[in-house]
Amino acid sequence: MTVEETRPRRRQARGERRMSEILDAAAEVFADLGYEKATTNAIAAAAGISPGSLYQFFRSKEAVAQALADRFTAQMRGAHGEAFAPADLAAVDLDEVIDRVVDPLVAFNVANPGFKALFARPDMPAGLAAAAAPIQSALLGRVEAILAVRAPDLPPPDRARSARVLVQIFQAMTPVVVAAPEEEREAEVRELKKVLRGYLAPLED
Amino acid sequence: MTVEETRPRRRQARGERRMSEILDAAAEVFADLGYEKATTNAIAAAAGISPGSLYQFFRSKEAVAQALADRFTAQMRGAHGEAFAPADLAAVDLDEVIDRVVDPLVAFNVANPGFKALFARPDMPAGLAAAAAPIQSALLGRVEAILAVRAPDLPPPDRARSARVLVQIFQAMTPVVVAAPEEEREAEVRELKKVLRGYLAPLED
DNA sequence: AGACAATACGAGCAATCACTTGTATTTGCA
DNA sequence: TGCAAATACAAGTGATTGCTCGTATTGTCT
Repeated sequence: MTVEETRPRRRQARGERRMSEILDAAAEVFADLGYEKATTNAIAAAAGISPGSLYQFFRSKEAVAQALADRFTAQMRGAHGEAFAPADLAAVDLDEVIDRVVDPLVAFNVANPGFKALFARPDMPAGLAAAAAPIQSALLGRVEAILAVRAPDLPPPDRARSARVLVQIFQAMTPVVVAAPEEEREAEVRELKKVLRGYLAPLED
Repeated sequence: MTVEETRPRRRQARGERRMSEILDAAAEVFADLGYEKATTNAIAAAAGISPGSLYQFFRSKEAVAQALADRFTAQMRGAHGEAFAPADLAAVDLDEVIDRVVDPLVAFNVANPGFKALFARPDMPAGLAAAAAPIQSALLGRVEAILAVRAPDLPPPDRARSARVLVQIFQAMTPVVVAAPEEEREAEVRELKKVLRGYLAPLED
């Protein structure tokens, strides 16, 4: 196993643009077909380049997905910032809390349909799941923090479990919300919120 | 396209046994790897036969999955019968209703881990999804019927939507329940029921 | 201008996989 | 018992796909 020193390329203007185009194309193709069924040749074609060119920028199909995951992660941070913006969580109405958290996260998923397609499918390589882990655990931590304020009497183990359940509900219902036609979407979001509130309300004193 | 008349085989003692063995093996392999990654050769090997022999009984990989789906459907009917056994739904406690419906369905999914692996994954051919449709719509219909009794004031369109949400919650949380270690399972089921009750309670008057 | 690296191409390689084929063995039945 | 169908085998086929290779073009620096 030779340790190949991959020193960074020099001319990056065209290259960086290409990489971004490739990721755009990959997001589309992955969203349409899922990770496994998306062929690297299809991604290259969607990006308007040859298969060989794709491999000038990414070492493998998995590397493309990995880079795309990183890009999603970065964008996701923005949505998280909005969703969990500082607020006096203890004082405000439960419905208000749910709105503030759910709305930005839903908006992100609607705006980035490729996101769930990449991360929510069971057919991606193990390494990719690791890329999603930071997002997942960040989300969990934030929800736990909210629970700690809103349901202070809940023992920490129960709190962790409840946070998991809440995140799970959200992630399970998101695909339906995203797939729903524009005019149905709000109603679906309302149902999602009803579920969350129904589970949360009894946890608060 | 020649209409090939596939007249039924004659000697079915050994054959039927083999088919059943193949389906057993397929259930295992599909559960482990998912539909796409499960190779027909692996299924044949797991059944202890040659690839050629597999194709003596099933025309294609999809046909194997189809037959397995049919077998699951038949078994599922039993679980449904238990879950939706006639009872004076109006009189009984909400928690009791949830227990009666959820417990047999959970038991079925725990006993047949291959079931969800086949039907809940997004990577199976379209034709297979059709095989799951009857189960799905039967389940939906039953839940709607319960809602009609327990929440008579709910307008039918809302009722349909609520049934969909309930089924979705169940299906989303089932994999976690199934994957949970034996000693954690009951706790996970309790959470599932909490979610369902939290959503259902406000629907009743 | 000359030179070198980055970018681009697309034919094609090697591996995988669903499925076939030719043949051998077993079984039910006359 | 003998025959035809059912069952069994495993090497092999064609199609697909991730990725490479040899080469040509474009851009940047001196």
